[in-house]
Amino acid sequence: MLEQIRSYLNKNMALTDAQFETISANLRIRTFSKGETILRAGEIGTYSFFVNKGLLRCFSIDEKGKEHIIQFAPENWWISDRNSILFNEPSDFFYDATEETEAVVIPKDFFEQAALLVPCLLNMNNIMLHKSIRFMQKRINMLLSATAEERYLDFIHLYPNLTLRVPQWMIASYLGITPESLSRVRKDLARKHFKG
Amino acid sequence: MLEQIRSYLNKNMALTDAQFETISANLRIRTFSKGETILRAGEIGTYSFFVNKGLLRCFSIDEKGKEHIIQFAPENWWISDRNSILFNEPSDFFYDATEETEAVVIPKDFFEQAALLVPCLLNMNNIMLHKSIRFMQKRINMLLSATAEERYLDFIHLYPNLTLRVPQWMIASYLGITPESLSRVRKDLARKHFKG
DNA sequence: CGAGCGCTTGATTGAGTTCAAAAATCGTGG
DNA sequence: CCACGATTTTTGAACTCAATCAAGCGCTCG
Repeated sequence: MLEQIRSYLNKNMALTDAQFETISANLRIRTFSKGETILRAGEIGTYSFFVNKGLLRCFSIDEKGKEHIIQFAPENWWISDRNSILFNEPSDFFYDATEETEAVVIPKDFFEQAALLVPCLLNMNNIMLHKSIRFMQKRINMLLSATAEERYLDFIHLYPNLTLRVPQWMIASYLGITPESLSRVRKDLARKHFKG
Repeated sequence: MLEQIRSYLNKNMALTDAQFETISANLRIRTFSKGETILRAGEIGTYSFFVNKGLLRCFSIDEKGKEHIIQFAPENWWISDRNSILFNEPSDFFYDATEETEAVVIPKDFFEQAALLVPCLLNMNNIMLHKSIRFMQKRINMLLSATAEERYLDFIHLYPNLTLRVPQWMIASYLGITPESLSRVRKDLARKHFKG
């Protein structure tokens, strides 16, 4: 069950069997059923998750009750409200399972503890934070500069397999447009002979 | 000249005179004249900056030559293309000095080196990364869910003193709208007796 | 003092929204 | 496995917010 996270870590650092054995003592697997809520805005997060199978999701809900999707986490992605966890603050976002999901539960202090044995895990953690920042910078840039169609094309490039797994209204929510608009964008692309 | 960064660090951790003395050996001050370019998209970054006085700025330029501002860094803010620095990749963004600016130059490996003497600087670095992530998550959420007016009100709340220091077209660029639209948003707010 | 830049204002256009309803798809229980 | 209800997607029409295009004003700085 932990093979996936192990091979993820191994892409960025070397980890012996013994080392992984030790640090993984603090890890456990949890499954979420489709639609299950993981964390509500206002609550304080205590765990991060690494998705083995399925799909988790982070979103906000505005005053009108409309959802705005901040992040999708399919297989081999991490997701967590790091701020809520680190600063012990109520989260601004909701987290739920969009599909039946199996995830590795990462305790609050996992990296600190594990780094006592395998110091370069700190560096690993650092790399993940940077990747997350790069990802969000790109997203901000897209939201500032690209049209709905460009953002959609970028989405299917970024998450090729999600395009079919996720309901269209969620993709629309991620892109910052209405489901109706996304439907029209897709129609236009089809007309232009685009194969999605 | 380094008092500012010292007091910034001291807000999050304890630092003795001797410790600061040692780690600051790697720091130097640099000034940028108004309009000076610091890093161009495509180049690889080598330094981060902590702004003592003035204003630095990170932005992209789209195919049509239009600027989109990702971040402002006024006094006591950090700015850097951490990804370019960490992964040795060409940057996606431009960095320049919007005002005459005095900044502390932070070398690539400053935190790693300094942490050898003051380990909790690693933690400090971690906190800064998290703050940056929180900041960007909020920005993404605003871009997904708020109107131009709401985003402008949020901006003047976030950067109260920038509102007057920065040309309006730059604020518009940060908000993701045109200068003309911002002008109209402000006119509307004035009509509604809003004191900006 | 004039050229250039930034801001405003007006008129027009356009991308995307809203509201409404039909069509397609999905899921669940019989 | 089918049928029925619910959800999702599509389509249409009217509308709205913000973009674009264009002109004019006011400052500042050379």
